[in-house]
Amino acid sequence: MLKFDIEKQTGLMRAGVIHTPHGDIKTPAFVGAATRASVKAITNAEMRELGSQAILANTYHLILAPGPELIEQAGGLADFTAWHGPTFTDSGGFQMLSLKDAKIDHDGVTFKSHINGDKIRMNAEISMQAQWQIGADIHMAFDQAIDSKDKNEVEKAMRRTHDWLPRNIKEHNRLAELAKTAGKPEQYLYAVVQGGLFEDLRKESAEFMATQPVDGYGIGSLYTTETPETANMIKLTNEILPQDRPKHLLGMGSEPRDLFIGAMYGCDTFDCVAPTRQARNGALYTPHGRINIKNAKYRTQFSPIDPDCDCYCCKNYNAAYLHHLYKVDEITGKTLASIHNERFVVRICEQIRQSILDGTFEALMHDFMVKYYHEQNV
RNA sequence: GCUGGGAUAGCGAAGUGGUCAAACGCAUCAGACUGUAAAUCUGCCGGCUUCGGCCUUCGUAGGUUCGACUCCUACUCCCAGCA
Repeated sequence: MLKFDIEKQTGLMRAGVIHTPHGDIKTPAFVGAATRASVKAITNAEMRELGSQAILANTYHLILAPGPELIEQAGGLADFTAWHGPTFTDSGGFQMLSLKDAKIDHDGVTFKSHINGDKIRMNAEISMQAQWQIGADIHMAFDQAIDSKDKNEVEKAMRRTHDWLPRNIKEHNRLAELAKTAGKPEQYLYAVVQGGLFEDLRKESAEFMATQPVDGYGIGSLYTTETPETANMIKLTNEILPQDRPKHLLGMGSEPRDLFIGAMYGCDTFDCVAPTRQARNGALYTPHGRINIKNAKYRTQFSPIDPDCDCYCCKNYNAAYLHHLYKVDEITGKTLASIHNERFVVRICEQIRQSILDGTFEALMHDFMVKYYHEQNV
């Protein structure tokens, strides 16, 4: 069983520590998205320096290249990437939603490789085997991600996810036995809750998942907290799931508020591609909202993006330089901006964690929301 | 000096009598970007606008025509070849 200590809990919200074979994760924490075993534009040394505690890679992408066998040969994801810290893998379930050429059936899914058109078959067993070879500390069960208003579709995806979970667990346990015999480090399994934005389905999914012998939970198929329903779904889900196990809010963090709302309702870890993707495209986070560094007004701003930010970018470079790098499309610009945004979300989580321990979360959240979104009611 | 080719919006470049404020590309300006097919996508891109249109443009000046970026004349400048 994955060791998870809760240091302080207030309602659903808590600060804790997840103990993985590759190190501890102090929660709440933002996990860097390293889809193809790399956080885009940032080295792992830089990730460590900016305070990132863990990274998350994607099983689908690593099956395509370089293949799970190769990562196993390299000694597993942590050694392969020279990250050496805690790692997660996503199951590939999200690609059923994000890839157009995904054909889903009762057993699993067939993808058409976006690289060469090859057929890629995935199901619970295949995902588990690949994840064990890749060797991240924490695996996601193979689920069906969905983003739909059609209740029938959402329910279908949920039923499939429920049907697949015992297969995930069985295969995971089989592989765990093999690993144990071989003297390899333990790896852990999170089940993924589905149900979209339908309260009854969410409840049903959470209740089902709560009874399952897994190490933690991923909360799936929620994509933004801009709508109150989403926040409510997180709350409702975590009220049902066992308190003593860690919860990961899958893929949510395109807006900083997602982290506050997620933490408030009991999520311990987060991952999202938004900070790095948006950085690459010139959108940078500041305490006063998002800015576009490519805007003409930054041409002559000889002060940092955010003078109060402690990231490598803000401590060393001014906005005018960053603006220039974007205008001439120099890769260093993307690196600096990615470091900045990644540090921004990591730091938010650090602040959230501290505020939970200090009992000042509400003040922190209120202050952030007012400054970032210029909202009075939060 | 002669011969031939050319001059179109910030740049490059289509258009060769009406459907042209003018394709397309780049640049500019702005917007978006959920478990990353994403260093990507979208919009704008002569001026004004009550968003329906109105006005001024295709080297310069004239002309032909109901109508010209498109045809004619002269001029200016570029490029190539010949002297």
